[in-house]
Amino acid sequence: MTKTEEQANEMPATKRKLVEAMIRIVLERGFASAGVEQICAEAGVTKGAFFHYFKSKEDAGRAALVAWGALGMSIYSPVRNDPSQDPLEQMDALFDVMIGLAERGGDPLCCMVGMTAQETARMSSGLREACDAQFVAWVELVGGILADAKRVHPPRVDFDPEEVAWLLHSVWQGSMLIAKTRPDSTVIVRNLQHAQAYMKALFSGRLSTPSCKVEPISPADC
Amino acid sequence: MTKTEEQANEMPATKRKLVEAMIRIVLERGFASAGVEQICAEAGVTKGAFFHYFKSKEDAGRAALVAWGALGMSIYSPVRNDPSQDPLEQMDALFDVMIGLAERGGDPLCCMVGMTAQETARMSSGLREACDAQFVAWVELVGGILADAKRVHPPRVDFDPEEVAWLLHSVWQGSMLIAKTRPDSTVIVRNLQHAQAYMKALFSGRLSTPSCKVEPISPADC
Amino acid sequence: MTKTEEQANEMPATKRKLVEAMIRIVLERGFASAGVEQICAEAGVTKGAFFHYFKSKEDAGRAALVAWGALGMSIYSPVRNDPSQDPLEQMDALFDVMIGLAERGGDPLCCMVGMTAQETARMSSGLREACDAQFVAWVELVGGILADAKRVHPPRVDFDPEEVAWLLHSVWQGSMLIAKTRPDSTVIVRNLQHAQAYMKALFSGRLSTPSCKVEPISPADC
Amino acid sequence: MTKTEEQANEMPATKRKLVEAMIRIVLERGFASAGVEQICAEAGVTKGAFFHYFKSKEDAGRAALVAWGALGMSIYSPVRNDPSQDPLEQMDALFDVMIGLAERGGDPLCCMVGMTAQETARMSSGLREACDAQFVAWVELVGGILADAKRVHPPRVDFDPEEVAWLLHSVWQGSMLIAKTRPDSTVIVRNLQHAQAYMKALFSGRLSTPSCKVEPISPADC
DNA sequence: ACAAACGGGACCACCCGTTCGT
DNA sequence: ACGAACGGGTGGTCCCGTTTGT
Repeated sequence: MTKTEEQANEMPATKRKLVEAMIRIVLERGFASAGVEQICAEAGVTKGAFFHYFKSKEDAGRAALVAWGALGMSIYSPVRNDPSQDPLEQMDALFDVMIGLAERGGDPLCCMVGMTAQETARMSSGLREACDAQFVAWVELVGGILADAKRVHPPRVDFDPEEVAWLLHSVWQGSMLIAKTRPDSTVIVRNLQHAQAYMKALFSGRLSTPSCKVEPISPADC
Repeated sequence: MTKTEEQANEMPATKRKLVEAMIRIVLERGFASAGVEQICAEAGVTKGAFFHYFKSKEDAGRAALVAWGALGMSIYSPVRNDPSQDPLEQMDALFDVMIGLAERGGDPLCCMVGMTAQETARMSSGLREACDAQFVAWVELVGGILADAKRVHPPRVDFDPEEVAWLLHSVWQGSMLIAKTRPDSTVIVRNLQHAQAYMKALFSGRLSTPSCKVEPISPADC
Repeated sequence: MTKTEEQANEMPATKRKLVEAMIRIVLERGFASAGVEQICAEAGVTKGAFFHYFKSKEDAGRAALVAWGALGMSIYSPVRNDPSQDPLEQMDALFDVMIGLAERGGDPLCCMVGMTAQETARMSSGLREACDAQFVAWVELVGGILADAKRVHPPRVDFDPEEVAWLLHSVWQGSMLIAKTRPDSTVIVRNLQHAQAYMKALFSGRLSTPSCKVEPISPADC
Repeated sequence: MTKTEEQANEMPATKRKLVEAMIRIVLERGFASAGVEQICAEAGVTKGAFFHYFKSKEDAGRAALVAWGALGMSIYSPVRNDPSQDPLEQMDALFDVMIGLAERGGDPLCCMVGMTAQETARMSSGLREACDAQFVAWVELVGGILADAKRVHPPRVDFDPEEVAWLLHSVWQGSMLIAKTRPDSTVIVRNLQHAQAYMKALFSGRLSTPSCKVEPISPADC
């Protein structure tokens, strides 16, 4: 159990309710339009509690970003947990997870970090850095897998693992952004498949058709 | 000259000043935090004028999105204007334009449509649709080039032009999003180069190393 | 044709449309909540026209009160037009007219003068006096009939015709006021029947049961 | 002590100051023209306090109507408190109270409920119902006395007590309305005397001259 | 640890009236 | 005679944060 998760678990119930409520409201209305009072109502507490645990709305936003990131890590990081696995299969598992999230019904998938970054990056260095930290965490996870993969499967086209991880995260964030305006929100899945195809092509040197979902790497391929 | 551009040019000076001021403020602070009063101050007019031309802040936002889109089109669409050109070269030109924008100094590049979409898509159907329309316009432009390119250069890997255009736009938007939090904002350029490499690989079937900038497809190249 | 009616007829079309629109909006929303712009929209003109004909909203309100009064007179005064008639029958005819108005379907009956008086009497002497003038006009009409009636039918209980006319007008206004809040708006009719019974009792000295509608005075009756 | 009165007494000081200030301002300027800021200034508190206690101006208006009604009841209802009294004498006491209010100096007497009903009945169902509730309370009080009176003094002319109570309230409201525009505001008193005479005539069958104030019913009287 | 009262300042929207043009 | 542009002020609402009291 990491430090961050411990923090999350150690949170008093009221504080956790506030953080979770803030995440819901920010996902729905954006950071600026998420009123403190509304967050408290959603959490079922009063402002007294809010300003007891957080010195400002921005402070609460930072805590919510950390909690959101921890939630994300609890979803993404299991793909790395089986060290016997081929790192490329770990990447496939990661794409499966992301596609699975995207195919869930309901409102189009979206990310609190991406939203908060867009809204507040230029106004609040605190929130900007909190967002960046979450981006970096994702990129380090994925960059690590890719670095491992490079060692196991020497790629045909050389690439910087971290750079590609940033690319993948950009596709991920950009897809969620665009899905928010689209009547059919299948863009995310299709974009992820293209990204997956690209990643595989980095290793194999050849591009397989991306539209056939979850195409495993075949021996001849690399 | 399209209808939209004409409208923009026909705008009374005060209205245009308001739209331009709104774009600046929204880019800086986001939609919700962009106060009407502040917009008016930036434009050098009074609130009376604002509510003479727009029935609400949202209405002004829609107008600003259209103006922003027109501005974008005036930058992007020239790449299509030389019909003698190879569509793949038009794509190269497009990437050059985007990379050029990204390499400009100052604040990291960002897009009013992407910002407004993130903030308001779930709260205001009017703004969501206005954003979507701008996304669609970009995708139609690029999708058109890609469709032409498919006719001229039968691709090794079949793809749907519009689908790839959405991918490219997602990379574009996602890169700008992530650049907002990054100390070094070179992510955009690198991501665009990867995207360009992917697109070329769709035609050639092979992946060239993406880091060599604006490298045209040639067999000897890698 | 009286002076006032002539004025109304001589009004330019635009001015008349404005006055009529103002009456409708004031009846619906009250004087303060009736926006000049809304009145213009209802009339199908712009503010330029409004402030061409009226120097202020209050000025327009005065004109609307005069027009409303003229409209009322065109409804009430015909009951006096047949000089051969017994004044008490004229009174009956007047009650018939009022009950007829009250029994009309749709929104509960209401009077622009009463509304404007309530809202503005303490704030604007101009509007207060304009309202008072309309009240006085009604009272003079009815007071005149009652004075005639006294001459023809010496009453058992002496009374001041004008005083009783004020009473009747108060019942009329008060009934319309109360009807505005009531789910069933039959109060007006019942109150008018009581008022009518009272008036007849002034002449006969005895009270007939008021609930039998429009019961003419007949010797056997009391 | 009823529930409502208790509520009024339990009000925190700030809230009560706001309600009382609102009553004063609404009586002076009407509901729409009574600004929240002005009400706060009159109460000596800030808008923060206002919107802490009331979710909207309309909500405050409803509270003010209830408080006004409670005030009225504290004036009217004592006339019923002596159960040994003849109900007709209770009615006389009621008329005395009303006439006493009307004869008070200063601005012409007026009623917040009547004013608010006129202005807002068509626009706000919440306020309409709050006004209606106050009308109904008055009518139930007076209707109760009249019903008792019918039992004790079988009337010559049968009548529905509640119906007559509505008539009396209409006279009361209509008189206050008309008094607002009149230079001499003695209308109210004269109208009340007529109303009192009518009520007595319902019991006695004969009409006494109404102008002699507070004339008790006595057999020899007519 | 939390709740309620409260402060004061912003928010967007709309107001009435003026100006200038045609 | 009328319309569009615009001015500046005020409208009600809601904001974030502080204080005070359990």
